[in-house]
Amino acid sequence: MTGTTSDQEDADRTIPAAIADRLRREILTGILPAGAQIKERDNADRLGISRTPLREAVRILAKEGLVTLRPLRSPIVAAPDLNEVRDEIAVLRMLELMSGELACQKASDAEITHVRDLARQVETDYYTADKVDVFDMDMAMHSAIVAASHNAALTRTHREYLQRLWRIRFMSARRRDDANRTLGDHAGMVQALADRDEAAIRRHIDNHMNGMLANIEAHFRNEAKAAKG
Amino acid sequence: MTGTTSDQEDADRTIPAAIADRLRREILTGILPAGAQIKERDNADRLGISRTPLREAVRILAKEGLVTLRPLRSPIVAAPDLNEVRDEIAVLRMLELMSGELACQKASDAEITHVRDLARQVETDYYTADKVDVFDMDMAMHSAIVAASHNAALTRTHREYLQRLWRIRFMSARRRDDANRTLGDHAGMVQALADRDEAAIRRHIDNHMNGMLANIEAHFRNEAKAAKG
DNA sequence: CCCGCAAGAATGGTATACCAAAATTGAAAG
DNA sequence: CTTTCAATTTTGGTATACCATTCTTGCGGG
Repeated sequence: MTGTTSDQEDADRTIPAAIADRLRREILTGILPAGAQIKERDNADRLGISRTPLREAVRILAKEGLVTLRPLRSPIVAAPDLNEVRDEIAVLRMLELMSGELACQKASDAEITHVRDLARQVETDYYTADKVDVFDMDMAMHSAIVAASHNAALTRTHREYLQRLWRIRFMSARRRDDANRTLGDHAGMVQALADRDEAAIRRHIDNHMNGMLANIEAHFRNEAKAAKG
Repeated sequence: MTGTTSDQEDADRTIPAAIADRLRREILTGILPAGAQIKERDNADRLGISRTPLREAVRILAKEGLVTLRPLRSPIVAAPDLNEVRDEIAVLRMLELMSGELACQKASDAEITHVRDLARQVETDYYTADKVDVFDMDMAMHSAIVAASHNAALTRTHREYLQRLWRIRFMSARRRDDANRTLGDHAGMVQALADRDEAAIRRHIDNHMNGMLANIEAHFRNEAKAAKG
C-alpha cells in the first residue's frame, strides 16, 4: 500500500500521487474516519500545497473508492455498508480464482519462488511487525500471485479491489483467531501454485475469501451492537 | 454510451462529466485518433471552457482507459495492442459469466423482461440504425443482464470494461458476417435467463466472447497487413 | 422554548496568471 | 547537407482570484 501511485504502472512520483498516498494512509488507519469531510482549503493548507493538486489527489482516492465525491459538497471518506462490501468480495473472489488458475498455467519458477518468499515473510512477521506493514506484505503476496497470471488488466482490477477493501479488512482483522487459517491458506496457495494444481489453489483461495468475509460480517455485527448498546 | 457520467451512479451532469462524454465520443468514433495528443489549451478553447474542467474530463477518460497520462507531457488517446485487449477480454468474459450466473439466480421477472426487450430492439435495428446507436443498445442489453445480478461492484467494473473495449469492438465489428452469431447469442442468453439455466447462459456468453475476440484478432491482422503493404 | 428564515461565512467549481520542464527551431560548426 | 546546441516557444503543473451554491448562525415571530 505504501508505493501506490495514481495511474498506470508505477514509478512516477508526481505530487498529487504522493498526496494521495498520504491521505490514503490517513484514511486506512482511521486518522480520517469514515464519513469525515475532506475540505479542500483545510487539507491543502495542512499539507502545504494548493487546492489544485489536493483536488487531483482526492479524485485519485475517489477512483479507488476510498472517497465519495458529491457535487458542490465536500468529499467525504467513504463508509461502505455490508452489502456493498459483500458485493466487492464476491468480485474479488472471482478475480482471485481466475488469477490462481492462470498463475498455475503461466507462472515462471522465479515468480513462484517470489510468491513463496513473500508468504514466508508474512508468516515470520505476522505477530511481531506493525499491523499496517503486515497488511502491506499480505497484499504484496496476493498481488504477486495475480502478477504471475500475466494478465495486465486482471492485475490492475485486482489491485483496485484490494485497495478498496483494505480498510475494512484491516479494521475487521481479528489477529489471533484467524492467524492459523490465514497462514494455512497462504501455505496452501503457495504449494498449489508450485504443484500447478488449479483445483487445489481454487480451494485454498475460496477458503481464504470465506474467512475474510466471515471476519468482516462479524465486524459489522459488533459495530451494530456497539451503536445500539 | 451516451449518458455515461464521471463517478458513482448516474444523474449529476457536472461540466467535466459532460466534457468527458463529448471527448469520449470523439475518441470512440475516431475524430480523435489513437495516439493523438490532447493538449489542454487547444481543447479547452475548442470546447469553450477553461483548462481546469478539461483536465478533470481527461482524468475521467484516463480512469476509463481511453487516454494515457504522461507526467509533464500531453495526454494521448490510448492505443492498446492486441495482448492488452486479449487480457481485457479475458477479464470481461469472467465478469460476464459471473453476471450470468448471478442473474439466473436473482433476476426479477421484470428485469428479465427488460433484457428481452433490449435484445429485441438490437435485433430489430441491427441493420437499419446507426452503427453507434446499435452498439449503445448492445451495451445496454449486456449491462441489463449485469444489473440483474444485483451486485453493484460487478456492475461498475463490468461497465468500465465495456467502455474500455467499446472502441476496438466498434472498429473490428464485421457487421454482416457475425450478425447471425451475435443475435443468436443474444437470443440464447435471454432464453437461458428466462429458464434460469446457468449452464446454458454460460455457454452462450462464452460463445459470444469467443466471437468478439475472433473479430478483434482479425481486425488486428488486417491492420498489420495494411501497415505493411 | 422552538421554528423559520435571512444575512453572512464557508466551500466546491471555474478561470487565469505564473512557473518549470519539454518540445521546437534555427543558426553555427563540421 | 547534416549535426549540435542554445534560445524560444509550447505545454503541463501549480497557485490564486473570483463566482455560485451551500451551510451556519442568530435574530425575530410564534
